[in-house]
Amino acid sequence: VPVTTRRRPTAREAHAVLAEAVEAGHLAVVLGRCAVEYDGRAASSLGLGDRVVVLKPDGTALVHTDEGRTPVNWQPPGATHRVAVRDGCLRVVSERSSPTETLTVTFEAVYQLTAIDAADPEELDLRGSEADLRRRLLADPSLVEAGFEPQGTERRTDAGAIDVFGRDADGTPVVVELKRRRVGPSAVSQLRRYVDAVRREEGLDGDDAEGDAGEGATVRGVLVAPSVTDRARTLLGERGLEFVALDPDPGSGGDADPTGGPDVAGSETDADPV
Amino acid sequence: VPVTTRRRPTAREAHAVLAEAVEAGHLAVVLGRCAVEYDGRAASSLGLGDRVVVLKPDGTALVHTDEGRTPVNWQPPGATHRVAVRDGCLRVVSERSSPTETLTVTFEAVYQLTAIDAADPEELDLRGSEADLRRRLLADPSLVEAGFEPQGTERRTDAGAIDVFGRDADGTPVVVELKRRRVGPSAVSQLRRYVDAVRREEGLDGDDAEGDAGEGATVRGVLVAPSVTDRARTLLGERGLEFVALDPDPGSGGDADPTGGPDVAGSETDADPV
DNA sequence: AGGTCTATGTCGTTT
DNA sequence: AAACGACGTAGACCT
Repeated sequence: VPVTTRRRPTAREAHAVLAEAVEAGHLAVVLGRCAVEYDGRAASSLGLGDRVVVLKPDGTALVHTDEGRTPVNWQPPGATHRVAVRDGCLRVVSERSSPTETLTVTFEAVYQLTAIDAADPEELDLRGSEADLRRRLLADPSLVEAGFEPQGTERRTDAGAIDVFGRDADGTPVVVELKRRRVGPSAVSQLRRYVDAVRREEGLDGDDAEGDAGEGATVRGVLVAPSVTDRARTLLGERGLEFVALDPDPGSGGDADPTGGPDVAGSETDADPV
Repeated sequence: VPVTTRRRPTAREAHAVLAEAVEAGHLAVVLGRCAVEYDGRAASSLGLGDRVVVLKPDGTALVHTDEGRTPVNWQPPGATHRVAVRDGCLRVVSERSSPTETLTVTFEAVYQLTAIDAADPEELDLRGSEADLRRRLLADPSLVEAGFEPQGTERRTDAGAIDVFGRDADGTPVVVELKRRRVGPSAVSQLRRYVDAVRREEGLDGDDAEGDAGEGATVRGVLVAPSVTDRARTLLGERGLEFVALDPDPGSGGDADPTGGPDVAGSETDADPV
């Protein structure tokens, strides 16, 4: 794998090597002292500092300082990199459309410039995602509760797509929302939206989930996640929604409920345990 | 600014330079062919490929392929980098706690290794954020509607903090939720949560926002954003919530509504225009 | 191209 | 440390 490197190149030399790299579809890394301007969805200015600039052949541009996982400025894939010399300084302009955004990096000094024809044929194999949680649940629906029967995934409603839709042992519709990690209020709101939408579509009840949870609710909502915050648990209770502890990774616990059934979070109407 | 570079170093040489850089709190960039393992909140494996690895003095680790803005693997700030030679290969292990996460990068070949003592004293100046939208709105509350009086920001409720809380010309409480960009269903759910919480706290109505929007609603909810999706607009209408078009950037339009007042989205009960 | 949602999200702020 | 929400979120999948 050939690597082209220049130490402390002149602006002209840096321009030549970088322009060639961009043209050839190579990966470029520039170490230097630069200032950055951005204008697009928002706008930003950044004064001079030592930074790492990465230009990728897919149009990605990254400006990294010595701190933070997030680049201080960037351009997502799809941008076009242009290289120029301006007032004796190397300048990189990365532009994209829809939305129109411009990133301008002006180097006061280039410490080092490197270009490489990177080859990366491998795909990342990731475990523990929400998709894994769904697979686990569909493989053993009793993890939700005994008698639960999934009828489909990604069911479309007016309020969005439901992760898993099914029916309980009584034939009552059940909306299941999956989260790979501990959930807060927003997940409860999301579940509530879906349950409301299904109730409306099924033409069942208008809105009886207020207070009298359980018996009157003709559509159930179950949040499946490793755990839940206090506030979210309260919100679940207020809406008559339920929670089941489950982890995307089979080994990591999360199924600590010995009864195996969903808790009606915060509800006192728990007079009829399965 | 001194830069230390090694081209195609041996594993021993790479180890020496990289260990010294990590120890000294320098920024390191490694170009090489490597495989990556990650285990923590999730887990992943990645086969051999040409990549850019960045180690920052704050504990950040980044593994970038030739594609994408997001690193294929990473460690956020706070991790500890360890460098070793294993089976004649350079290996970097980046570990952190809470949560416990481990990133392991094993190099089959190191094309180039660079270390630099980066100095970056500048802060990013960002314009067009939600904070800017709030400032704009507080500077001229009539942008929401004539007679609107803000009474506070970040007001705490059982369901979270309200962006801007105030009262309209009639003295009716108004919950304002700000978004710097076009909003979808989740923003509507969020607003609804806050309005519900204020209604409960004010001890006003239990839940009259179903169907009979407007007249019975003793707490109003207004979503302020540049624009709204169709689905979100429908949801707003169903909940008796309102929308005001406003952009964080004064120049960029968004205040296209000639009437200047909030629309009750999707509502037909608009018989009493201000 | 736009809508909707997940993410090893990350990041800041507050409790 | 946990919780909560914003982010120029990015990225994937679908219409």
